[in-house]
Amino acid sequence: MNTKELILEEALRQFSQKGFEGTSMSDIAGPLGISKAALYKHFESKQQIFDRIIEESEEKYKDVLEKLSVHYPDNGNDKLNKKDVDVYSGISAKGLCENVLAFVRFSMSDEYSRQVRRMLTISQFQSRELSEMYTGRYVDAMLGYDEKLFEQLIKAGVIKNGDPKALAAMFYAPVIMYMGIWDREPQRAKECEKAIRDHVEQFFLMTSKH
Amino acid sequence: MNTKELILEEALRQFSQKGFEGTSMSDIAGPLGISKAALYKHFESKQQIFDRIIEESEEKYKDVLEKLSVHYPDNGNDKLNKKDVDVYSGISAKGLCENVLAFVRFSMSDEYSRQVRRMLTISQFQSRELSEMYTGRYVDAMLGYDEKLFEQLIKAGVIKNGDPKALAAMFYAPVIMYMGIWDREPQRAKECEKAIRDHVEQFFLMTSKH
DNA sequence: GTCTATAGACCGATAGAC
DNA sequence: GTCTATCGGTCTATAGAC
Repeated sequence: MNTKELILEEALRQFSQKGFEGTSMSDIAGPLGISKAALYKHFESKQQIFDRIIEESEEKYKDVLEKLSVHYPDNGNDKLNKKDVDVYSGISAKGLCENVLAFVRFSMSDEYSRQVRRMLTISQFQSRELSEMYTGRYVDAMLGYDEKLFEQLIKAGVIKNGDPKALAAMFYAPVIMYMGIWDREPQRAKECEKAIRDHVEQFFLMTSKH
Repeated sequence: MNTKELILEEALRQFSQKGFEGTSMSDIAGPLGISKAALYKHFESKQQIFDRIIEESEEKYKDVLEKLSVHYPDNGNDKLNKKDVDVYSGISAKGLCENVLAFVRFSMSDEYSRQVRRMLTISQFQSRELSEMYTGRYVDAMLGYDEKLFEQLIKAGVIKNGDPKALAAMFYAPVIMYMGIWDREPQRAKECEKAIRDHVEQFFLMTSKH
């Protein structure tokens, strides 16, 4: 009864390794122990499987953002919501540091997150829609969130004055850069984790009032 | 006589748009006005065309680094060479800023650089070799260079004390992040260029002694 | 909802004429 | 070094039995 979900799961695994063009319907059906013809009882085409994976990942992504109280650009709300203010108005540098490391550890250990990230990475130039999804999800959403966060922290007098947007880029970009190395070369995981820790520490040394 | 080069040129264009698996020999031969059979008089296989593009890009990359006096990890030399010291010992924040913007403008306007970058981006998980090449070229080489640069600048008293490696990441990572947006969504070029300028400016505000 | 069989297109690569 | 023709294979997708 959950054959459809099993297909999506296997297809994501394949797409994330070999890309859309490099994956055949047999590649997906084989590991599931069914024939490729059976796939067409659940999906109309290979493209539809891919599209459904993208759709589903978008839903799951929004759910996660909702739980983390990260403002999502599409909902038209320009202000941090109540929970954000509560959580971050009294945050310490150390707390934010742990926050980031938790985000990184989840992103890198959760198999689903990794596969979606890999699939989007190798598919990012395939269509305008995918390009914008990649940027929106892995750059704009995080930058926008961090920017508002730093605005708050500056107002609250926790960190020195500065351009919140530039601060957000300086804080977040090294994190995704090291996550990129981590994705490509998992044997460098430890090194990347340490580099991220060092970076966050150095960042707060430079920006905190003390 | 330069048919071989024309093939490499067209193949790179195709591979950078649709990837290795998504590009057929006919896709390459068609725009050149020759039959796909003719391709096999110049290359043994599609894979060999791809490999040759990678090889050639590696040669051109090393040439560019040589000209820019950027130390390349493979040559076993751990120190900045003479020219680097001459160039950077007396560099100003403004000079370095212009240096970075020149690098960005070249990387983003040179069609060959763009195509190679796109091709490597969508092929980065295809083999361990390609993964390491991507990291080596777009992360480690630049970080290593910037790290040594900041070491010098700290010694010279131009910028405040700090961990040179973390500083390099904070300086360079936002640049590639915005270049990533720029590659995916060329209509945001202006915005990205400005963001990079703002970032570099903010960085020197934070690190310079004044 | 699974299978086998197959249509029909396209693939990478080769043969052989010129 | 180019062509046409083609081989042998794989691809997506469908037909039809069970």
